[in-house]
Amino acid sequence: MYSKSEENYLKAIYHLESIAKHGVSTNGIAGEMETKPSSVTDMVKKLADKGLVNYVKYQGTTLTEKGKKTALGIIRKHRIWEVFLLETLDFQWDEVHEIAEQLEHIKSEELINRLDTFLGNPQYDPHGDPIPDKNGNIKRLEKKLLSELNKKEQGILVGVKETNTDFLKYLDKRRIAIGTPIKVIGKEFFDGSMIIQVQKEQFFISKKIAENLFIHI
Amino acid sequence: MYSKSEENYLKAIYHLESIAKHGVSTNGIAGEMETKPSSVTDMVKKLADKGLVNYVKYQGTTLTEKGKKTALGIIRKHRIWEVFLLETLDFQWDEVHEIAEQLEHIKSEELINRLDTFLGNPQYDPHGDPIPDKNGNIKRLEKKLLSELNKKEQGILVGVKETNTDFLKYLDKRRIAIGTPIKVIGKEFFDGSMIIQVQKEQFFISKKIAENLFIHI
DNA sequence: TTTCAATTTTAGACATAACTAAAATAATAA
DNA sequence: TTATTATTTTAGTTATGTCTAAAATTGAAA
Repeated sequence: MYSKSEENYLKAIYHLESIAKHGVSTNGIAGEMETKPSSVTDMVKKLADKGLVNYVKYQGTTLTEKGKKTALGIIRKHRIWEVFLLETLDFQWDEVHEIAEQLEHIKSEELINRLDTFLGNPQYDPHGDPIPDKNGNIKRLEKKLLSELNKKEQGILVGVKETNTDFLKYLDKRRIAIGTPIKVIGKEFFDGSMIIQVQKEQFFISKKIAENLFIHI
Repeated sequence: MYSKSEENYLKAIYHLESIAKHGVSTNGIAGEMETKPSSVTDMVKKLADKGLVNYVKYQGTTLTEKGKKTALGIIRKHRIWEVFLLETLDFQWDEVHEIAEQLEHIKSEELINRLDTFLGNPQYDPHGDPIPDKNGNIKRLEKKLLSELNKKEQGILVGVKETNTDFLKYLDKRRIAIGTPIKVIGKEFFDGSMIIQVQKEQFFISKKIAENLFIHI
């Protein structure tokens, strides 16, 4: 088994790799982990010894297959716990991340699989990110910001970017929640504002709102 | 906040104090923690610096009020998580302890309180031990082994001692579960066997069975 | 009351995972 | 191509929590 610290490094490297496809820099990892580059060098060597990353001095780091699978396992745990906190314990969107950061390091395959079953095998977490399955398979992410859609396009809400309380209350008021279908009725190119249809109602939303909603097409 | 290790020491000291009422020995803690006495001395000094225990060289250790409250907080978490694993995720009795050992160290008051609410504020864990409340108040434990009861006495099952699979299957077959009322109809002093009543049925059980069932009177 | 055994503490060492400061390497500009 | 800057690595230190071996203290038996 890997330490909490090792797991967090793997997660950070996975995250960086998914943004820029090539090997990730020591500085980059240090930024992501909020630590110093020298600490990263030490850790990355250790991960290389364990066969989790490919590391060549001054050349950057990439995950091996084993490292990738391990990272996806942790991400799976994180996202399933987030769903649990939100759906079962009624936490607010902005409270779940910190707790899930701790819960993702609990060692038990059985626990996470049972939790997954209990939650009905959710496919996406509250931020609209796909949840990897037991074998580390993860859905290609086809989510877009609502603001990127054009007139007549539609999809379902899979997540939010901003988790500010006022924003979440606004969504509640408008009856917009994860899973809600949303259709773009009209779009104003001058200011990016839109008319959208939610359930049977149509209403106006600003660009700012549209930029904070993730849609799955 | 306290480290996982500090929390485990507090739990161990609490446990030892509840068995023998006076101060606990360094060797005793070492036994409970499966570590060496020298490690215990180091840690106990640290806990004393933090005001969690009273420690006098060569004289043993006792929890301060603060230490006791902290220990009860951890025990509360442990027992609530055990209930969750058993009731919500359908784990077997013997699988929950190890996972709860990890979960009890998750830092979030809010999480444990919401979980408690979700579970309906359970008063006892699956072993029949009382769950402390938010303020660290814990019920006096009035549980006895079924084997200690006499003819005509009765109570409800609050826990089991043995968690062997065959034993648990036996209980299932007999429709005996946590919360089940049990009444002693007859008791044979020669071998300690009993006739008990469960729901509407009466049947024979051996001393060995009776010694593994905790009853709350 | 002295002696011996058990308990407990101290001293010194080790692993993990972090840090600072300095050295080495790579990338960029002149 | 050389000089300068940015990045990365190394070397040495620190804190936590453990360990072993040796010293100190306590308690029990002779």
